[in-house]
Amino acid sequence: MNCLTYKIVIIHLFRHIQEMGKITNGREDNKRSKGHRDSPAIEEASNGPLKKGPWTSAEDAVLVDYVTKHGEGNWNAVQKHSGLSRCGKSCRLRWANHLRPDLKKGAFTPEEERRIIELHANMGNKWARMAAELPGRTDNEIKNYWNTRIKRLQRAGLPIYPPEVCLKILNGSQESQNIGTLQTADTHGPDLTQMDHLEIPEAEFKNLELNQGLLSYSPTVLDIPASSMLKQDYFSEKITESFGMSSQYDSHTNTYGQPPLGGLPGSHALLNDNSSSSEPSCGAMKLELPSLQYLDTQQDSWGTPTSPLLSLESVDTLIHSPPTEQTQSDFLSPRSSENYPLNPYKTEWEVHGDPNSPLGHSAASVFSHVLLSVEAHQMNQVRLFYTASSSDEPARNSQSGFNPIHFRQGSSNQIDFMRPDVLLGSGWFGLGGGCINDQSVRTDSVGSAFGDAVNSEC
DNA sequence: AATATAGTCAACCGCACCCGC
DNA sequence: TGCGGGTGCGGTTGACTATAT
Repeated sequence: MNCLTYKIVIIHLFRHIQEMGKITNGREDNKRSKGHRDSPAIEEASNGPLKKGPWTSAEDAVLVDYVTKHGEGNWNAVQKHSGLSRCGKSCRLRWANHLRPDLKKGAFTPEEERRIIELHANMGNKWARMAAELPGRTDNEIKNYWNTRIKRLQRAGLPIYPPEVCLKILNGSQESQNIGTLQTADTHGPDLTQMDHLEIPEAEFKNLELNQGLLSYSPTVLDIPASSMLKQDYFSEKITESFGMSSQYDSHTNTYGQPPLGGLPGSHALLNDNSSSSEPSCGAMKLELPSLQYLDTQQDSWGTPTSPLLSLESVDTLIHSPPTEQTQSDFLSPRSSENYPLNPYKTEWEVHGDPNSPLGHSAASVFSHVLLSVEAHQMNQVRLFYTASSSDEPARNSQSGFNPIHFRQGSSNQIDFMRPDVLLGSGWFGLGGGCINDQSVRTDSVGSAFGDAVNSEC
């Protein structure tokens, strides 16, 4: 037995003692004494019955002993050689999630919570990858934490990510996108396969100004009791508080000291603290409702019979409605989305309706606050800008089926801002987000409206 | 006090990938 | 090249506790 083995055994014994210490009133033990622990499910295997359900301490000990002797891996052999009536998968899971000596127990620290938000914004539901970034934490732990958090935020009508994170992502994405555009502009337009390799550098997040909302966002919001969050007044406070807007945002100008967003009522709504709740279409609260918010709560919560937001159904319609011309797969490999959740031209959520990709799940919520009503002439400007920014765009779009501007059914004067591809692909977020010094791009009203706010972050 | 609802956690399931044969 | 086993990952479920009504 080497030192590591001793360490593992000691740690396990320590945990075992801790576990036993909970016997009197511990929740752990209550759980263990109830339910299927006493009558675990049995599954027939080739060489005997396999047990399912919660693990007992004795089983843990057997598994720990086996792993200390033989090391990790070859999990199916555990059952054969140790006599443990558990399938390999179960053993692996138990080891990875509970018995590993390097596991960190207890609640997530604020720093870890912050990191999880960053990581999720960066890579989506890649729990294992996220766990790799958080030593001592398991993917299951992170997943559970995140799902709980999502539920809470959804119920509260809060966006999943703090605006800073959104902007950073979008900046990074658009910057790379524009680089790609520049590189290929005089040939055949942006190489979409190249875009698949676009990575959002992690350093992006390391440079985040933590005090600008992110740090305060997570713990503060997370600490809000669900019931309290349903109260709108408390809600409004928390939003400004959580996003750190009270100090950063002047509701009478705008976030960054720029003039108000003329001609685009409701834009930047998330940051708009001036959301007198009597404003049905521009109020920050309404615009912040995530797409996944239950529809029936919208009216109840906000007291307005109609919402400018896309309903779940309408989002689904957009997601599932067939491409007008060619399918997405015509121009993107299926693998691309896996490594590149933020591809503005592909967006996994568009295809699969994945509610959990950074710009999928959150797309609805993240972008909900920029759902704008745009007058017809403004729309023209958007389109003009778009075509002007890359002469190849229309041709490419017609080929790919990617429509830079999506209109809502029956609402011809509204851009579908719930769609990240619209925002990104059309250049809305890219106008200044990537710190591209293309001033010509920013001559339109949209550019000045959005670009200024975003650009000032650079 | 009883009931409903939300939150937490552990474990299972199905799928996809990798790798050796 | 195809196949099968092993493994990892993400989604989901179920049991239980905590809190609100």
